[in-house]
Amino acid sequence: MPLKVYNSLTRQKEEFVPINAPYVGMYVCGPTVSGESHLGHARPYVTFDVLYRYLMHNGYKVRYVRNLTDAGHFEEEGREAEDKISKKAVLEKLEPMELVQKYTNLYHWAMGRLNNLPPSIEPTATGHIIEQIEMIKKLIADGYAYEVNGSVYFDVEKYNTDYSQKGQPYGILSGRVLEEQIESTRELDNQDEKRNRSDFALWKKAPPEHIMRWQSPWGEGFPGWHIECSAMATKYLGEEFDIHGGGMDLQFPHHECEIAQSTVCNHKMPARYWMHNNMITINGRKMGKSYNNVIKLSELFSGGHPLLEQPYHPMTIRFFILQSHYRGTLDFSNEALQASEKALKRLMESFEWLSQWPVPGNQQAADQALDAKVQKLVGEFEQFMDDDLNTAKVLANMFELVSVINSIKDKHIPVNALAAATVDTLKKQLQLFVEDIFGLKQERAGDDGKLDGVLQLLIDIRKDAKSRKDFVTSDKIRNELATLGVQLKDEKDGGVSYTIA
RNA sequence: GGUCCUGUGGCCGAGUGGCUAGGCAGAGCUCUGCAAAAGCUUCCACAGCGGUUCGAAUCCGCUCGGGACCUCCA
Repeated sequence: MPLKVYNSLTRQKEEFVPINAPYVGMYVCGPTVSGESHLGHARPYVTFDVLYRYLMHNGYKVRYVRNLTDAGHFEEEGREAEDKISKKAVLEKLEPMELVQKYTNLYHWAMGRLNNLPPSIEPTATGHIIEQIEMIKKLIADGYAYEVNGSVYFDVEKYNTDYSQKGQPYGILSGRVLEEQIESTRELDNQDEKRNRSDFALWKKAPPEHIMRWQSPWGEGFPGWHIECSAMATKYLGEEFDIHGGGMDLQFPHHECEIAQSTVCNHKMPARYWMHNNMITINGRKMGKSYNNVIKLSELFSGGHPLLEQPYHPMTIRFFILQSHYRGTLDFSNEALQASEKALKRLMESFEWLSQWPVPGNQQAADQALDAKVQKLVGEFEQFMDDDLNTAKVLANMFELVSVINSIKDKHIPVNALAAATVDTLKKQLQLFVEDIFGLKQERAGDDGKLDGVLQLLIDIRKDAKSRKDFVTSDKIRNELATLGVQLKDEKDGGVSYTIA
């Protein structure tokens, strides 16, 4: 069964066929590093990380490009003479690039903790000023951009008129009609330079106090909102590539503008498949600066935010995200996160036990019905992923397998119930999906072997105490360890295992 | 105002025209020195009102509610 993904452009699920298999080009809009990443940022990067991993699993050679916007977007175009980054730099008394570096480091740290693989290329806007200028020159030469007082704007109306005839009007991605847009575009100050209100900036003249500035054919200035993605995607993925991803809120205007710019320059729709993840909400409301309900990732990991009842491990966040489908909204709450935390723990413990359980010799399935059920559940992993990355359904199957695995462990199900081949498949596929594709990993503190030795000693002492019916001692060991976050678990066969919180 | 999405059990969340995902929580049981862990069983659903259909939570219409985008934003 081939992989199908939902294409925002066509509003339907489509079979994924790369332009130039086995190579796949994927561009995902990265963060603006003028501030710290928050929970909302986790969603696209986890979603597209899983897609990246799944594509590679399917044998594709993927070039995954995810940019860093370090040149700064405007708080409000033209209203303030500074962009976000330079303004904040003054406040924090940091050089702009120092600020950018700081937040880039924090972002990389958070991505690492979430176990997102680094992209193949992570280009920065400031590193591609020349490419952006070249692209703008081309747009002017082709008549789709015009210069006014050292700034350059894209002529949306001309584009729309010309390209509507080619079946690609402005707004094709988000389903907007330009004429209606013009009606409803909000009145912004200082727009008189534009020919039309729907035009957008490609290059802005830098006012004297603006720190980040570059020399251009139109004087000193800095690039506009959308051109960096077009320039960098073209440079690293070519004029036409396979997947362009990002959050739904970027669909308009950002991706729409990208399409317009790139199409004029390259005479091609830049990407074949446009994929958008939905938002994470808090109490039903989108997390965003304007709502003042932003929880930074560092706060989430440490528990340091008034909305948080406790810290949440990065793997819990990752699991939480994978428990829902990426195109639906996902509502945050402590209750939901705590549920995910427990569920993940159960999954990982069961998975870990299975990994260490040796595949039985050449046995046949004593319980054919169960054997068939296990094979079906495992077989559906790929099937569900192929249906627009339904990670939620894959996890549901995994939990059905968890109870089978735990039942074998507890000897509620005989060891010979499953055929050797089935056990082997189960182990391999779980390993593949849990770790390699979903990127979930068991993290244990102080895993240097010494701690394990110490704990084994305590477990042995407790076992001795129990055999002497010295429950005071045995309970003391159990309870004191519990206070330290080490949970002892008596197994059915008399063995003892432990988990570290 | 325009465009679009959405409303599932205590909570989070899948989902298909007929065969009641899954997780967490609750209840009971098994195991246990007691617990925990684990297993088994179990309660609780498809916003409301119409319509299409042999049959709809799933399709259509209306009503009510929630949200997103139109402005930097994942």
